Amino acid sequence: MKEPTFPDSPLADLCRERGLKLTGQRRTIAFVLSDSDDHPDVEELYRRAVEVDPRISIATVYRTVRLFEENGILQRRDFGGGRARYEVADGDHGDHYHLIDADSGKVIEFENPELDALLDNIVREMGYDLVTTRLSVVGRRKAKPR
Amino acid sequence: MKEPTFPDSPLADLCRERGLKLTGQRRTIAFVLSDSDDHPDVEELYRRAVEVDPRISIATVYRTVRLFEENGILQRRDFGGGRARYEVADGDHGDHYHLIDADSGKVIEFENPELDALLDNIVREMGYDLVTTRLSVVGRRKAKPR
DNA sequence: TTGCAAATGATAATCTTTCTCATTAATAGG
DNA sequence: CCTATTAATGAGAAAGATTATCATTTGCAA
Ligand SMILES: [Mn+2]
Ligand SMILES: [Mn+2]
Ligand SMILES: [Zn+2]
Ligand SMILES: [Zn+2]
Repeated sequence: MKEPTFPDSPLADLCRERGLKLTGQRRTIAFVLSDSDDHPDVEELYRRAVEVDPRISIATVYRTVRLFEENGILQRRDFGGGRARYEVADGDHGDHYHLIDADSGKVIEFENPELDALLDNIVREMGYDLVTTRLSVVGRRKAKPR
Repeated sequence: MKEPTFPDSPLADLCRERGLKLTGQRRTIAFVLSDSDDHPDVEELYRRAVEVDPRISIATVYRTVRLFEENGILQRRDFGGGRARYEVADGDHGDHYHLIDADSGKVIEFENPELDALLDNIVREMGYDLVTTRLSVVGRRKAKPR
């Protein structure tokens, strides 16, 4: 196989650590994901991956995001619109949440430890341990008061 | 048209109030929804509707939940699993949220004014007005300590 | 370097939801 | 009550996203 023109990404290393076979396609997709700081869907990932290495099919992108998600490497997000979107799982800093601009669709990330704690408490008081929080808020930019 | 064997439901009245044409099928679907206290998907609504009146097609159920949602009569929910689920919009009491049992899939509703207020504040401080909150938490029942 | 299990590419199948269009029914006005 | 108008419905086709199939290729352990 032809050698890639890019270095192994942090995600590629993670892939190896989990004992997943590191194919050329997976290395490419891992690179593209590490290089992204937004929330691409599969079509968009496919576009970015093909730029790096054309020997890739969309079926493999679907398979790979699923594999990475099952292994805790990726997080799947649902912002409505019918397609799943993906981002690298935050290993280090805590969960973050998403505010979606109602008019532009722009996704704005935020963290809030108070919210983390409150959700944890609510769920605990109901007799459960919190496994996953799925939260996104839609907002409309305020007219600046003058 | 044959007369229905059930009285007009609160949702049927709402339908009329909004100036929507009150067809037999809509009356049936409104009745079934008013009669439900869970979060059925379209297939399940269709099953329940057919029991009440077999002159109904699944296409009409899809059309009707969309219409009702656009008119603020129904709320669409996404608990994962690929199909939308629906419940009557709470006119009176505030928003509620959903805890999903990770093992059984059971949906448990809860309200929390502190959470309402916190989300509102977070969004406002980011310069937005809160439009919609999409929140569900997945939890696993705690082993009872002894 | 080889062998083999696992991954890939191409495309078919699946699943949910929406659309199309001929037929039917609700409602306003007489 | 009757009729006309217009919207709603039923059946099935179509669309859009994701998963499955299967022949071929490839990573990697021996
Ligand atoms: Mn969804
Ligand atoms: Mn409380
Ligand atoms: Zn994010
Ligand atoms: Zn609910």
